[in-house]
Formats: sequence, structure tokens, C-alpha cells
Amino acid sequence: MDIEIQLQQVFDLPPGQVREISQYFVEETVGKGEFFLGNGQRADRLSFIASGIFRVFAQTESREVTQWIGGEGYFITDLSSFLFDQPSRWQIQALTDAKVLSLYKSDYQRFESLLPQWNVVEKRFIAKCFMVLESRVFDFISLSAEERYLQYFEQHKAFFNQVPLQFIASVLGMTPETLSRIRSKVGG
Amino acid sequence: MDIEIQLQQVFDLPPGQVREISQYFVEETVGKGEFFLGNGQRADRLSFIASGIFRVFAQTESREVTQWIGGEGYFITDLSSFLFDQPSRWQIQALTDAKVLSLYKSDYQRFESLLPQWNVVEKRFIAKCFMVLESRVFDFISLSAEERYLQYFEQHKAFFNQVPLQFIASVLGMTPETLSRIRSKVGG
DNA sequence: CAATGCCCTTGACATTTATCAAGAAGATAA
DNA sequence: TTATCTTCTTGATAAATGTCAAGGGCATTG
Repeated sequence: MDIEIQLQQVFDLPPGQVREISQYFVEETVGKGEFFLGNGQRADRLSFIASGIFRVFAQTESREVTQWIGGEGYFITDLSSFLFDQPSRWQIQALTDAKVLSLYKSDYQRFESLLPQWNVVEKRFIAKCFMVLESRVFDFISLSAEERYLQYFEQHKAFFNQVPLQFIASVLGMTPETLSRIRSKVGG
Repeated sequence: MDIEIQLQQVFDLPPGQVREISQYFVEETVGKGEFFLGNGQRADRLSFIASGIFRVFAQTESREVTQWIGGEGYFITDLSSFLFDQPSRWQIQALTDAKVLSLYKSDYQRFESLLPQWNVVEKRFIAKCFMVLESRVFDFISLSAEERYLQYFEQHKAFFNQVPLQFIASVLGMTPETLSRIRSKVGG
């Protein structure tokens, strides 16, 4: 997945500025199972997933809760930790071998002076993250578990052969057993 | 509720700049039951709730789903509509007589040139909205209905004597009957 | 190859939640 | 005040989901 194309889509910038930005993204590889962001660390980079799959999760008293699964073409970080320099609320682990392009905070912070449009771009990016979550909340209060599964399956078919279903179940807010039964019922 | 105090807390600005911003907020009154943002309109203002309670909801094929209830001290708008000039995904209705202080988009857009810090402030505001939703998603996948109720009750006691419980039930992702039974069980 | 570990599925059963219906309590309007 | 409307509660029942336990498939490792 080409980062320039993706940056263009996400940030909606002219090609010249995309090229200027993209050179600050540093390529990194992450092995399957590795922790990309550990417990209580600060997120010091915003990473574009060139290949591979990650999960974002937290530990509660009783169990691990996977909040989000990100694959190729998505960005991954703990946004509030990255933006506000707080200890992260989430851990991030690679579920497959992965390659990411990381924008480190030190470079990110210089964009404001480098690019006149940067604050608009940044605002748009954060606002889009907001909209995604807004839809997700609405799904939880308006759809059944089965409907949530069907929608997720349509939008993330690529995950289903590569990530343990228990993580997908958690993202959908149900137990692995329930997800398994829904799948056998609807024939996915 | 004083808007300058609130702006200071939300935007974390020095008093001088707060005063400069706050003069652009226009006082408006809204009667109980009135629609503050109608179906498919564009949100042309970001409003601070000085008094009163609003609900943000959408109509599905089968029923009305209340996504959010906002009271005194909160801001209310359809953020994605306001920021991106899209038709709103939500309707907003006053549940009580209310008084708001509205920042219209035409003024909002001038802040960027008026205040050097504005893009930082704006980014911080949107990011905080994001964090609230992030926590809310986590609550849906990690807490039981009863736990979600108890938490909501702790944080929003003021709503419970003023807004129909059916709306609160919807925000919590359950039916009014279930909310009623949880309340009688835990003795709220 | 055998052994191990991880993950998924399935069954039996318990719990939670939704649905439908009826009625009571409270607000609002005539 | 009386009538009407809305909202909340409660009961009976059905449906959905969780829990616990067992077993099987599949990959990895020795």
C-alpha cells in the first residue's frame, strides 16, 4: 500500500505537499506478537500500516479487552497519548508480521511551521477519527450483535482469516462463543 | 454557568484570550421540545449550554435512537456537520427550556486569523471529543448494562429528574424496561 | 512422528435482556 | 376538576447472550 496515495486520501492534500510530508515517515518492521506500544508507555509516533495487522487493547481486572483492530492502510497509535503526551490507555500488539511508516512526534511538531496548511490537515484527521467512533457508538446502541457482526464482516473481510476471532468478538462487544454461533447461523 | 470559566477549562486559554473569544458567543433561548437542529440541516454553530438539557438523536427505520444527552456546561452541535459542512446525521431537541451561547461558523472561521493559538485550541477541543467517545466505546465492550448505568448515574445525576428515562436508556444501549428493572434492583 | 499449545466449536445450562401487554402515576390541557 | 396523554413500572414469556466444560482441528516444536 503506497503511503502517498493514502496520505492524499486521508489528508486531502495536493501532491506536492503529500510528497513533502511523506518523506518524514520512517519505515519500521514489527514481528508477529511484538508489542508496538507497551503498557503505560507514551505514544511517540503516528504510524501508517503498510502491511500487517495490529490490535489495540487494554487490560481490565478480569480480562483483556480488544478495542480496535487495524490493518493495511489504517493509521495506528494511541491518539490521546500521542497528542497530549499522556501515558497511553492502550497497548498495541502486532498480530502478524508488519511493516509501518512512522511519523515521530518530533517531526510531526515541526509540520506546523513547515506547512501552512498543516493545522487544517491535522484537524481534519482528528475529526475523522471522531466520526468513526461516533458511528461505532451509534452501532452499539442501534444494532443487534448479529447486525454488528455482518457490518464488520463486510468492511473487514481481510481480518477473518488472519486474526483470532476472539479479538474480533471483543471489538464487537460479545464473547467468542457468541460470535462463533452467529457465524454458524448466518453462514459467514 | 459562566461561559468564560467554562471556556477556560475546556480550551485551557489565558484569561485575556478567553474574553476575546467569549464575546463572539451569542445568547439564544430554546423552548422545551423545540428542535435546535432539524433533520438534514447543517449545523452552523457550536453552542455552549448555559442552562437546560438537549438530546441528540437519529431516526432509524424502526425507532428513534438517542445518541447523547447534553446539559449545562456542555457544548452541543453535530460536530462533523459543523466542521465539514455536511448535512447533519443527528437531530437535536431541547428537553427543557434552555439558554445557549452560540458561536456561529462565520465567526468561528475568523478565529484562525484573530488568535494565533486558535488552531491549537480547536485541535484540543476535537481531540477531547474523540477521547470521550473512545471511553464510551470501551464501556460498551467492557461493562455490563448495570455497570454502564451506575457509571452514567454517577456522572449525570442531574439528568434523572428532568429527562424521560427512555432517552437515557437509549444512550446506554438498552430498552426502557431494562433500565427500569436495573434501577429498581440497584435502588437508584 | 508425537506432543504441546492455541484456537475454535459445540452442548448444556444459567443469566440477561427484549418483547408484549397491562396498569399506575404524574403532567398537561380542556 | 376531569379527561387525556405521556411516562414509568411490572408481569409473563421469548429470545439473546454468557458461562462452563469438553473435544477437535491445526500449527508449532521437540
